[in-house]
Amino acid sequence: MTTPTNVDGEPTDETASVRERYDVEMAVRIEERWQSAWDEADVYRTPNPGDADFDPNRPKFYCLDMFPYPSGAGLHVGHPEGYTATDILCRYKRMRGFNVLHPMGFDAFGLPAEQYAVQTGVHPRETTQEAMDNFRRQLKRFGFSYDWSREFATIDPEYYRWTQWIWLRAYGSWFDPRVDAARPIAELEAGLAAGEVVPTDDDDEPLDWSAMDAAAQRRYVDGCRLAYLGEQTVNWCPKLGTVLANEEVIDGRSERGGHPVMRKPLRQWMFRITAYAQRLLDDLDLIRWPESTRIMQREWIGRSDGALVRFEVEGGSGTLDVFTTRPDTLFGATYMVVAPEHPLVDEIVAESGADPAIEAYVTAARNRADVDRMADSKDKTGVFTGRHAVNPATGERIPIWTADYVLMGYGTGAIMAVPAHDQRDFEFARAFDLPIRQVVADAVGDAGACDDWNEAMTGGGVAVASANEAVSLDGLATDAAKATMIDWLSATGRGRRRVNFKLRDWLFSRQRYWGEPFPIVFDDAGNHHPVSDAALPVRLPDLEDYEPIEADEPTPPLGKAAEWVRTTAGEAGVDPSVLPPDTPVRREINTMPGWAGSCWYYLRYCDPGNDSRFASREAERYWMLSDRGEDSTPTVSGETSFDASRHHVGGVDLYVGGAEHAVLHLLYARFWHKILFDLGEVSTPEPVGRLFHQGMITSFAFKRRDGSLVPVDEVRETDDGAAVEIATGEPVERIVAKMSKSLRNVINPDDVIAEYGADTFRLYEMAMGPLDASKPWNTRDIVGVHRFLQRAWRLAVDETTGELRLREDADPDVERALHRTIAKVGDDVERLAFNTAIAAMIEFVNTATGVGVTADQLDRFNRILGPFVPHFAEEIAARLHPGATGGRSVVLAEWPAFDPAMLKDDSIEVPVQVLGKVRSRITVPADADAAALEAAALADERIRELVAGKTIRKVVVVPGKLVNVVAN
RNA sequence: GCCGGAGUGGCGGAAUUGGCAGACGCGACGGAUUCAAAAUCCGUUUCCCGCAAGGGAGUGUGGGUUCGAGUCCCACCUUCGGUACCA
Repeated sequence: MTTPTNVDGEPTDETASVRERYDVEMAVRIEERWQSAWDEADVYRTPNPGDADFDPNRPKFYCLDMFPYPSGAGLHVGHPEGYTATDILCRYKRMRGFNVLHPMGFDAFGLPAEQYAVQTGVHPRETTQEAMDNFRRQLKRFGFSYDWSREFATIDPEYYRWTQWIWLRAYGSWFDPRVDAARPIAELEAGLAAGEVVPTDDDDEPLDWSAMDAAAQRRYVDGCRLAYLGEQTVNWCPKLGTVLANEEVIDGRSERGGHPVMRKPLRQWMFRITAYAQRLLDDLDLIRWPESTRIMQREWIGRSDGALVRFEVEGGSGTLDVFTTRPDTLFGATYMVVAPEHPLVDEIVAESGADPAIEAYVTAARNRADVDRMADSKDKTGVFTGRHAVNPATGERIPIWTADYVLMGYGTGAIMAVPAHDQRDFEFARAFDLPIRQVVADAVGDAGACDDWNEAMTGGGVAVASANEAVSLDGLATDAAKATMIDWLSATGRGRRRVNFKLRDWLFSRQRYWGEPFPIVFDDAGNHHPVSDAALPVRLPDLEDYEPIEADEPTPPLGKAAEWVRTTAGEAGVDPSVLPPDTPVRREINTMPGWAGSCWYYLRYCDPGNDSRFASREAERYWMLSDRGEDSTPTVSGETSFDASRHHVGGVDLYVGGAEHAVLHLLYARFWHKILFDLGEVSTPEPVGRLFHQGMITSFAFKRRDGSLVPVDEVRETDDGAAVEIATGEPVERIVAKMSKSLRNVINPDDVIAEYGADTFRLYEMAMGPLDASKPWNTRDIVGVHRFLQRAWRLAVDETTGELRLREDADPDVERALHRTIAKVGDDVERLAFNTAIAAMIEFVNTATGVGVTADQLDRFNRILGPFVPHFAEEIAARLHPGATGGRSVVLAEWPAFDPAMLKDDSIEVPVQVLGKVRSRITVPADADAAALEAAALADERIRELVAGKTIRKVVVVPGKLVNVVAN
């Protein structure tokens, strides 16, 4: 193919003459040589504060890659994209004198590994270990400058010990709204006992603490924990044998595997992430993250401002609360709807004489898989419950319906329906012939008949027909009408202002084997007790039968470890002050979800060997706390010794990974971090100060005329660039698609390295285009960057002798070009624009080719090349400084300086436009002022011809850039 | 539907702040070298008209602002992500 190879058989003069050529054999030899040399010299080990070789005078830079989930398939080309980018930046930062923390490890608990193990019948411990070994081998082959001494996997007991420890901190804390932060649960108990904290019920009504018995008090405190046991309707996936978080369910199917998911009430460990909703929202403004990701998190948290309105229900149960963002439309509420799961519905169904149609509808709605519920979301269904409520504004009797377009999980699970001003209510009212009453108009007196409307009027306007004896909204603009209505509701006890969030508490239990055990046990009364910190980790028992139990009832596989489950408080490590050691207990048999380990791994890297804390305070503080420059001072939530005027809110200086984690992982990690911050365990309110998403690497595929896709190996590309399907001879169109097995367009990194070497691979992925853009892999283009390395090699090395080819005296043009290149590459690396940095280096080599460079010039150029192609540059460095020890390594070198004066030319060529079109060019001194430029432009012969006989209206001069003559 | 990103030569892409559109690479074409080929080096390569000098058009489409728009504004089309009855 395009790879240069030596001729087989008898060596000829020709083959001998290119023995020192940079081809794949040479690349591989160089790469292996330097990788083992770096390994031996341990050059990438990063000292921590306190280490003998730690230099506290250097600034720090913590650069993190999203650690991989080691699948059996090995690394795909998307992994090294982000990893190469951070590697270049880290190498650059080291050369600029930073202490750089750049770690790597593995996220190894979780469903995919376990599913794979179940399929193959090999224990997940083994498959995971194998996959990690393979990933590590592949990663090392790229020559990334990770400090491998910091490597760990989330399945290491010494790691998940601290995952459990952090969970215990959440278990042992509550969220105090008075300080808007987490506090130890002991402070809640003390506050309750002293009467400083008043307990409240579900409706925020105060309770009498002293009147509660011990069990009730315990229940109350347990209900306040940040990690708590909650009865929830969960997503149960019988096929996977586990419950799933809402985020893991897509269109009613499991994200992994696409299996159907059912709704089922279950008692499970939850995280009170909702307590942090506002802070998670607010602090998004303080971090340098992609706007798209911050928007997605904002939408996920989903704050909406409105009111809680209380409706009297006729007969029986008293009241029905609804949440609405449009309290100004209360006069237009002509009916109510409750979710099929709403308690009021249960009550009605239980009554004798209830319409059997109600129960039929509710049963059907509840059992309906979410898939179906989505599918016909267009058609509204529902049934009248037979009950009525009273509209508190109009005093009218309005019917209460139940319908599945109202969701139990949001707000109160009940709504007031205002069909004139809400599209969903409008459609429902039309379907069931319910009254529609307009209460908002474009202008006063503008109200017309809404009978002939095709859709609801959902925007703002002026309130109309909205008055009773006590309050009138008529004539008020929507915002004012909302405020007036809320005031009236509050004053009369009919409602109040209310902020509601879409975000729900995080379901944290899984009925699977391959995850972290919870450090908690239950006594015979069913009360839970924590395992003491000193007894951690609670090790995952080594089950031989780890298969999930496919059943309609959740049955965690850990239940099979009977001896492990049934134990005593003392055996389990419960503190004797909590439970006497001989108390029989059973362990929690659910495990934590795959997200757990990735919620805090960036903290462990700060000090991965520490066995007395998740990381020493000193190490955590050094790597996570960043001084800010002259930036504006942000406000920071929570109670803290953190100094917002001095420090950035985020710890990790740069975190690079795919946008697919924009919400889940990145929101969970922020939440855990904030708990730890509130408890004084970490130094910053946010885990990550700057986030960057690398784009997806796609591939080419082909499309038939009918739109169907054709695998790449069933297509032949013709010389004129067209493509035909081999089987039919029909022309097909080349398109960009995700890499997939079915299209057979998946690129294996090992193959590419075997053909070109790791340096070429690295360089190609960085040259493809902007780091954050999705871009297609084009095998044909790789040769371009490989040829660049060959030219660069040839610039430095004589291919026949292997001797360096160096000039004695520097060529001034080459010297100037070198300064420009150093400046441009440094600038581009800082802003992660590696593609243009590479273009600049190619230009330099093209400029210098045929002219030659001095040893000093080669040395400087080689140093800017180093971060991109470290093996290549190390080889050149070694040849430039033969016999030199360590100190001349390109890894440890300083980034070369440039002289700003060398970036400017003495004279420049400036385009001259007439009416915005370039008509001529003039050569002027670089510092020519506007007057000189104008004079030179107007003196230009071609310009004089063109403006002859015309009036010069204006001359626009941009010094150094252009001249535009406006003449007509 | 809603939110966000992107549409530039045959292809990947460049143009950092409103100032020379197409850097750099691939491919293609031509030349040098070679017995020949590979490799390498040099050159051409947005499109149209023209022998040339030169002229015209041109950054998804249509409008606008400006001396000047790939870049800013309005409307729309295509495409890729995200999201989906959230009251």
